Amino acid sequence: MYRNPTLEMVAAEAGVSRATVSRVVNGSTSVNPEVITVVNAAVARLNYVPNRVARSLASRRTDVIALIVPESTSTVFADPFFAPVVRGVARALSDTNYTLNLLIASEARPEKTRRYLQGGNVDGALVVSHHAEDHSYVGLGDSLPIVFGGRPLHPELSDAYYVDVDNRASARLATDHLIGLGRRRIATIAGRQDMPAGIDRLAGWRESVAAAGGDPSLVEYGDFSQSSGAEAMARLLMRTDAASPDAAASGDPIDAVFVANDQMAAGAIQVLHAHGLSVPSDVAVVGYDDDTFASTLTPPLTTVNQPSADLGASMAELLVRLIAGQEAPRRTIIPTTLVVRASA
Amino acid sequence: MYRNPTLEMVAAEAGVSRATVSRVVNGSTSVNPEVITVVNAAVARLNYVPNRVARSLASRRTDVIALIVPESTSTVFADPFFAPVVRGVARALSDTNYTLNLLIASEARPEKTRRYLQGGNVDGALVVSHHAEDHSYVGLGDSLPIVFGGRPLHPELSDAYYVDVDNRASARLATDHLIGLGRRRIATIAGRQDMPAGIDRLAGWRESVAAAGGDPSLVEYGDFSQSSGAEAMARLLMRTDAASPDAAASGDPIDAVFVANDQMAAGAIQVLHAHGLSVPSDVAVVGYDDDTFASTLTPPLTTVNQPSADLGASMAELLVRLIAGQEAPRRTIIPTTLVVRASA
DNA sequence: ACTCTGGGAGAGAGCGCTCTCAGACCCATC
DNA sequence: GATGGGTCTGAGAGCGCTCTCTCCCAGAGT
Repeated sequence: MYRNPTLEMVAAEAGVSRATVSRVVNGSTSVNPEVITVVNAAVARLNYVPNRVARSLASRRTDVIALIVPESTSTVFADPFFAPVVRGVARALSDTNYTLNLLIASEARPEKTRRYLQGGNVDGALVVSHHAEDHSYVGLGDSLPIVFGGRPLHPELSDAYYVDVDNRASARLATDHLIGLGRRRIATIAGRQDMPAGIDRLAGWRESVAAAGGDPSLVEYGDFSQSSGAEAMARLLMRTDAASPDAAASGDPIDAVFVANDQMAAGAIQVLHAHGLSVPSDVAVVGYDDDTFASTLTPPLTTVNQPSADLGASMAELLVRLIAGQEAPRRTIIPTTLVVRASA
Repeated sequence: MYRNPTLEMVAAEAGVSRATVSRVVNGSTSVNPEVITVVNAAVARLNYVPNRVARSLASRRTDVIALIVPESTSTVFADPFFAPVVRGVARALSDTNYTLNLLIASEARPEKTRRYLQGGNVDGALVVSHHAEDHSYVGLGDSLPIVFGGRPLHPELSDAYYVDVDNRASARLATDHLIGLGRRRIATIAGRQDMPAGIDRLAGWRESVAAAGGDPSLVEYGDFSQSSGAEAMARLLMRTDAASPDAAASGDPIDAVFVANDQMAAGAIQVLHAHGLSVPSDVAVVGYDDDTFASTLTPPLTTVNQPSADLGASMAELLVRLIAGQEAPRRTIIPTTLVVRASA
């Protein structure tokens, strides 16, 4: 059987007490240098490694932070947003003693994850990619510190700690850019309205448009996929095409559109081109996410860049602070930037 | 502070002993049904969740399996091989009580990972994407069961448990297919020779070529990247081009090439086309991996398919068996198939 | 010579659970 | 009525560590 040496065995080997070995192993200063040498020799001889489980039980700390990812693994791994977040978390944690644990949350058996978290295996947890209808984490915050990536929508999580980009301000940034270009008929293709990203980006567009006296009805919805963006664009064109037999057609043609993510923007541009419209001279387009393909589109896409790695790092730093029992703000907002390319 | 209810508190609440509560919580059969009801009520009232750390310490089990991934996270997440392996592992584990832990192994501080593993946090570990020069896991197998994905190259790991595809047999499969097509001048573009995949695929090609009386010198090396495949192909063409002024040019032009992965095969095909050679009529090409893009190449690539999810599942099942103390074979080989498309 | 101080080491009580062992109790058997 | 055999429950000893408390023993101060 696998059986590792214990503190007690090291103590016997070194001829000191368990407590002294513990002090040496944990780097306490108040130990005689000669004793330190003797103990370290014994540790090396026995190839001793502290049992972290026992240490955790006694000290009520684990030095482990969980990063919870939903089981739909393929999605997560394919998600271009996720990898940099993980990297940011890992980067922020590498200077600390915390070990990072990606916890695959089985969606079929959420209690497995919950019990793991509540069972004292980790000092705190980071939750990303959290859907509105997900109740799994309600109440967990009473058992251990949790930091969400993205504002959690669930009403009972309204006092949760989270780090987010300011989707609303970013959307205003994008829309104001269009206004600054002299555009007046600015539409939007909004994303899913069960996710904060979808809701808040739409709200930001509304604010800017209202402030500029634009038409607040120029909204169509997609689900963040490229094809849904194309369909939404087609609907927008139909609504405002003067030549359209559609009775609902109204007003002047649109001259700009803010699209809630780059995938949908790519679809929208295809449709604009198919209708013989030029981007940006006929219709300016701004996307959101600054996906890797944004710069290779025709024309290169003007879009909002979110510093995902910084978001991950912020989440980690916030969690570490919470674990240490320090005060911290409930919400942290990471600034975004508008990357101006050719499409607007 | 965060402080959860304990067994003792539940016992007091239910008016029974700690041992009885433990029995109920762990589903022991020999408990009076009425007592079970009372205890469960107390558990619910206190919202009791067992402390897994304490349980681990007492029972010497954790019910956690680590899947170790190297820190170069971006690589891992981009790796099209990795996601299905994770999915296979998760699938195999979902029927068990084991929780899966993706452990991000800091390459700068390997002792962090080592201590985590040796410190009793997990019952066993899975290691994928293991490089030849990596010593991190030598000796760890004495502390806990470990299963490698892919044959570990390190000499001291020669008796490790591993699951692998038979790279050598797969390469023979691919090469024999080319021989069966009547090709006689069969070259290969080999991969990195510090990884089993690179070494064994080359060895398999050698065996088949030798058996068929082919030219064993028709080898060029790449590093698995597309550009390296293109460069290797260019070198092969130069060596065998009768019109080449290169004194080293020798023998008839090649009529087939087995490429050690699909990325390099894509590069090779580009070069062949650039030289005015047709695939497969002039040069037949077989790749390896069956990457998602293989079927969309021109022509669609004939390639070796490895069931990555099955590999992950096999690793998990093997590890579970080892943890249970059961006998198991040191090596498990997952069969591969040749997917015949248009390129050969 | 005396106490006082303080650094350095050991003793021992947990942390929350599991698991063996022994005891209590009930029923059947002789 | 005594004995045997089951079933269920409780007591208690760990698991390997941390951490407080106490003790010991210089060396300093008076």
